[in-house]
Amino acid sequence: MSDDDRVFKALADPTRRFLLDRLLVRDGRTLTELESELEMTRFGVMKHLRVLEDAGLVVTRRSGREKLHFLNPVPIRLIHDRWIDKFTERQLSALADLKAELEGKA
Amino acid sequence: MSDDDRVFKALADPTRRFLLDRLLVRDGRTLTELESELEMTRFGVMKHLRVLEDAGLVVTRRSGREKLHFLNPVPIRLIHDRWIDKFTERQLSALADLKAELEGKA
DNA sequence: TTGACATGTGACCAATAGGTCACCTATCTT
DNA sequence: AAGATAGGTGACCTATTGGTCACATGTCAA
Repeated sequence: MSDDDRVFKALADPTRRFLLDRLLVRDGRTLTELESELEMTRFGVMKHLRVLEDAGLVVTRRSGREKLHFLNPVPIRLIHDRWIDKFTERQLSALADLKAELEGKA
Repeated sequence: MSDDDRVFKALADPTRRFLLDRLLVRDGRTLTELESELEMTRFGVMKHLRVLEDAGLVVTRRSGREKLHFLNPVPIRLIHDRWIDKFTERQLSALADLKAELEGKA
């Protein structure tokens, strides 16, 4: 599986997007803290965090018996730059075309 | 399932991203034409196009016995604006912090 | 009008993903 | 040392997903 694919797949699950959202507010959180905000056992959250880590969206650091989770925005930035931009640009040019068309008719 | 979720899930499959890519180059294509570029039966491609259509990423128009597929960049733009931006901005501010830190040490 | 063409539907199957659990190790605290 | 705390592993189950196929409908062209 490609890196891109891992990132897209990681983003496809709402629980994982929720986790990223929480880490965006404040990162360096532990598994236990993240678990407390979800209606799911610790094991489910662990699996999701693992997927995020494999995709490079989350990086971790051990501190004693705790594992701290940090956000890494780089992969999402790459996806954005080399994939999503193409589509949003297209929309802008479509708007420009529409504008030109309307002005031509006026 | 929320609209956002449909879009994220639709983007999670490489075949579907490939289809969007082809439509980005030139849209208004038929199922048969799109099928010819993939190592998959017509039925598989149909299912993928259906997912893209349900997510609003592709819109279609019938023309005789053909069904033409067009790209709709709006949903991806919305995702971008209200979700991805937050992460890429964070990266930029992290870079700014790093820059400030380096300059402070110099 | 008949045959070829383009698409559609529902059943079906295998693989993957989401989630839980029993059990385990490492670390902290007193 | 011992209980409590934080995290980890592998087996397991179920639902979802990706893909195919038999069959069917609508449309075009000779």
